[in-house]
Amino acid sequence: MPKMAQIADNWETGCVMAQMRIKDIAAEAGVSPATVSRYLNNRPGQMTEETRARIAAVIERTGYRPRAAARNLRSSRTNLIGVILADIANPFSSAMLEGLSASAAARGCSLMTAISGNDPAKEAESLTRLIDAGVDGLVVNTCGGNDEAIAAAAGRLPVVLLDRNVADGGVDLVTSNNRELVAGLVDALAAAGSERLCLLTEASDDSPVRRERAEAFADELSRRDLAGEVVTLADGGATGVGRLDKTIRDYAGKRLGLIAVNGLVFLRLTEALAQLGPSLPVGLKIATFDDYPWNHVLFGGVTTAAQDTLTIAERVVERLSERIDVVTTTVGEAAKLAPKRIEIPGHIEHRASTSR
Amino acid sequence: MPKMAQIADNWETGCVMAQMRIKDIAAEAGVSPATVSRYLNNRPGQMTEETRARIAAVIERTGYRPRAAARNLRSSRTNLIGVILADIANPFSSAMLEGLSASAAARGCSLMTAISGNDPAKEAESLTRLIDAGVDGLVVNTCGGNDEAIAAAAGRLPVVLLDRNVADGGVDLVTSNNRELVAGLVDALAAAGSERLCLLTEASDDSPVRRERAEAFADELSRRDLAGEVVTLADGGATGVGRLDKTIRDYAGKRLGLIAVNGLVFLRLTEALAQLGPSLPVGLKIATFDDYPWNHVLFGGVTTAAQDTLTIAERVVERLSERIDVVTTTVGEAAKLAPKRIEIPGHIEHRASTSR
DNA sequence: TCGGTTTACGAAATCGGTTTCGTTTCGAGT
DNA sequence: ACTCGAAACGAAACCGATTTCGTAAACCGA
Repeated sequence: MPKMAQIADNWETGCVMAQMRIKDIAAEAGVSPATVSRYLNNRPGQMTEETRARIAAVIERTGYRPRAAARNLRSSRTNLIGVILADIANPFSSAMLEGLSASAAARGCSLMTAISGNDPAKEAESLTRLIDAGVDGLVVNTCGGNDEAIAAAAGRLPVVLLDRNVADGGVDLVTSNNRELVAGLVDALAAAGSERLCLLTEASDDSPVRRERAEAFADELSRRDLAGEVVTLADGGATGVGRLDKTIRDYAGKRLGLIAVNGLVFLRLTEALAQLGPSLPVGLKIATFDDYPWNHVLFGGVTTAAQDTLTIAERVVERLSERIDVVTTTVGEAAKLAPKRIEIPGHIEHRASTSR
Repeated sequence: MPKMAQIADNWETGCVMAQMRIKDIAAEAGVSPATVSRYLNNRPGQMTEETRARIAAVIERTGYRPRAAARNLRSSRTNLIGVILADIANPFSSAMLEGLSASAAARGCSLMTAISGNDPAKEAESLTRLIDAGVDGLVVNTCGGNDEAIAAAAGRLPVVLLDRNVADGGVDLVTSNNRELVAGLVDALAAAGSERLCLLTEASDDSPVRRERAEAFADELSRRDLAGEVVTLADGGATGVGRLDKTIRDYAGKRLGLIAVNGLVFLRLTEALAQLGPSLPVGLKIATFDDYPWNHVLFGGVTTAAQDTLTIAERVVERLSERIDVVTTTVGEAAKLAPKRIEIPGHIEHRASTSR
């Protein structure tokens, strides 16, 4: 029976319902708390169809919901997945969050999110805060600068990296197949008749992703014997835009092809080009990473390397679940899963900016 | 002293540290667990500076971290704030999430997020899932269709609505001052010489926000004695665009001014206008809600009603904290806070699209 | 019909903190 | 010196589930 302190005044006011405990349900159904617990978690130790029905009826009638805190304490599982995102303004991150949310919900997990805003200190703080909160596992889209802390965390609980790797690489990573995407964009530009290609990056971005794309770009150029280079835009200043402007003037009419290494760079590229006029200079072809909504619209449509965010999210959660299951199942330190790199193929959206 | 099962092999391997319990810390420091607890929560029942230091030293040395689950169980507080967002693809939502994350972290709280994707069923599911998880309070950016459920939730725990209200309105709401923003955009268009104004909306959007903006729009027109109307774009189909196209043709050269009721509509407007050419038809002026990054770029810059997302987020968390404090402080049903509507002023970004 | 094995279920310990309540100690006032 | 109130702290109950272990009943083959 409910405790006095909690039963409140259902009588006469009919307002506040008692907060039921598993004990109350058990008493009401004429079984022990253990049995109700077994019912709630449908445990292998089956029960009579009859008791099952009786418990179900009581729970249905009372609207009983087990308290998560108590459950967490005893089972030391929270069904919580921590997510640390570097930059939520990036549509890649928002799409990812939506995907993670869906995939987690499908497994009965909720998401605890933290946003570092590309600040390593905030990222470190988020790391400890989420771990202290007792998340079962962690998804990290790192902004860099915390490689040791992240590796240490990965030693204490399941961690899967999202898109961005850490230095020594002993942690699971799910990422797009950047090399193929770069190849796809180079293909598109070459097919559009570009003779010289530039990969536009920005100075502050020294992420593994940028490096990987830059390396792939160089490889693709030499493989096809194409001319080209990596152009770094100075951060936020006019320098980068001016330099870009010069590059464009130098090559305009000479079949220049431009690839923005990410959506942010593309935005700045667009700003720079806006000074030259609303449509692309003749002979200039462009392409970009990250499928922002406005890519459909700008320049009549910009050819884009789109990542399969939904699949990435799904695989992240899947991998994390595997690790969580291993942790909660195995007893000893044995049976550790080897770190794994999972690459998800993206695809190229061919649009007007690379038409002949 | 740590239990045998947990002490593990620190000896020789020096690898796995024992998971300390508050008891262990207490023993180590020569005090009782109660005192350590008091230290951890720096409770009014003070302690000697000497004991405080001793406990601090032990905690520092062992790297002890209290288990959240145990704490939550007894205190029935989780320091978790649930957030339900309708549409994370909307930059308003991502900005909000970032702001909420920061404001919550400043108060030592973490965020549990759920994304409904504008699906009422998912929203309802998220609602119960977050409540079941034991969040201290809830921030809801509702997609509609769950007004009763949300009101019911608000009766059981602190709830603050974000941007979108529910029908009967008995719940706290933080929103932008839409009427002023509408007035600002109308001002900008009028100053740019527009003689006839259209507010563009889409059929599927029947949110209170849209209604509020539409009403304000009508009021502003009549107040200034301007001609104008609300034009509804059919969802996704060509109809809306065609209709818009017709509207533009009808009025082009007659000083038409267009306001997109939100960023999504603006994107579709841009697509429609792209058919007419990359720059605005002569005499056509446009303005929009929602400060997307590409607003700087399209049409040389689009005049925008920008919301103060950071302040909104801060006030949401602040209000929620007030309610949470009240709940955990007051004993009876008394001292209930009256529902409050908080309006945060935004501002107009004047750009090229409304220059004379 | 009888040992042996499974199945259904209850009693009680347990998770690791917080909180209440009571006791001791300390300092101040007279 | 004695009383009194406040401050410092400890013992033990408590939060509400899960989990282990034990037992009685049911089942089953010989």
